[in-house]
Amino acid sequence: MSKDAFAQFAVLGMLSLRPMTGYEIKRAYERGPAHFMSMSFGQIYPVLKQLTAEKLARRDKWEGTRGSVRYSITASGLATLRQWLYGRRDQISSRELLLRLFFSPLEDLPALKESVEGFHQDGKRQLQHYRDTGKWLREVHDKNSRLAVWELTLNYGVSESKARVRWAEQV
Amino acid sequence: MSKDAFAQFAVLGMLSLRPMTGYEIKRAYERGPAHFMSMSFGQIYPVLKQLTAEKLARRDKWEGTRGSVRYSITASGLATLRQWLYGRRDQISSRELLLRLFFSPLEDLPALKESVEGFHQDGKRQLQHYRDTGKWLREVHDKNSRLAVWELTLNYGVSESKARVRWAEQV
DNA sequence: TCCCGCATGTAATAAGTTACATGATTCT
DNA sequence: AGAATCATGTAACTTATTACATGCGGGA
Repeated sequence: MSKDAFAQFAVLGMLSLRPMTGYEIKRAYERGPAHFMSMSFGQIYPVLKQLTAEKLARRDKWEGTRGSVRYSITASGLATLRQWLYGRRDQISSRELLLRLFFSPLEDLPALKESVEGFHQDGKRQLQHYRDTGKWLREVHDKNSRLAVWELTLNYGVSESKARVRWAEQV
Repeated sequence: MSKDAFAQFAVLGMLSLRPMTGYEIKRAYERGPAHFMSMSFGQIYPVLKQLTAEKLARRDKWEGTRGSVRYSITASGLATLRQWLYGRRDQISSRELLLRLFFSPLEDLPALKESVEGFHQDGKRQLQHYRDTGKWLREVHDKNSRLAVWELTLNYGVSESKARVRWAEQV
């Protein structure tokens, strides 16, 4: 699991739901979590090959209608996936958090509480940082005419952070 | 201005504020709009070279204390920048919109109204799409146990879109 | 028959980060 | 003397998208 780790987990996650072909994985992302994650064939097929080599997935005997190849997750793959899902790391991106939530079995969702809380804290910290920056700006660059635009763009960050914090609280 | 267009504008924008060295451009992004944009030396120096070749920027005679090289924007560069700032294109990313706002001279800010409104419309459309998807989800996958996680991740998109729409309205 | 959707896979390109090599100047 | 900061530049690598090549099977 040297490189391309994120893409590997994204594929592994789909295979954990049910055995799929590369084409189906692509479709699954398009019809499912398209708003925060997508994958192209250029990623999926090489990753499937790697996963097979690393024995985290295997080619099914089943040969579909038109030369399609279906893959399943192995026990070892499932273990690797679980490790990723519940492993703690700081500075987790929204994309990764969402993907974790998406693939976590319902009964194990509570194990992600820590991740969500970490995300929540990060968001709050970021928000505070924006407020501090804004304050500092107003003090130092008081007469600078570009201050207004500066604040405008800063507010975008504030809005986004607020949204994240609110969402995390709701979760 | 063939490729790497975005990075080129990002550098051109900084040069439009005042003549700068590559190092200063990096710092300016770090201390300024770091929350939505950053650039690495690996991007900046090659871009400065290209811009000079295309006569959009020029090396200043001025040679700084330790072999530092300062660049200025040319008239042609300023024109190119303006074209980018106020050119209309749909599906503008938040990053690009913010950068446009950031570099727009105050007196020309109203010219960006259209861009902001486009962004606003995109956000609202996205929000509506999320709502529709959610509705469809609840109808079709009624008994699917993963519905809850699905909705959770969808809500993140909703929150984010809402934040964008609110921000755009405020602007 | 011809087009569309299914299906796999590679190559080229783009955008960006990180690491490295190199060296001057200022501060402690 | 040594560390931090200033300063430029290249090479390697990562991540992801797009385009292309190829071909099967089902429906209008």
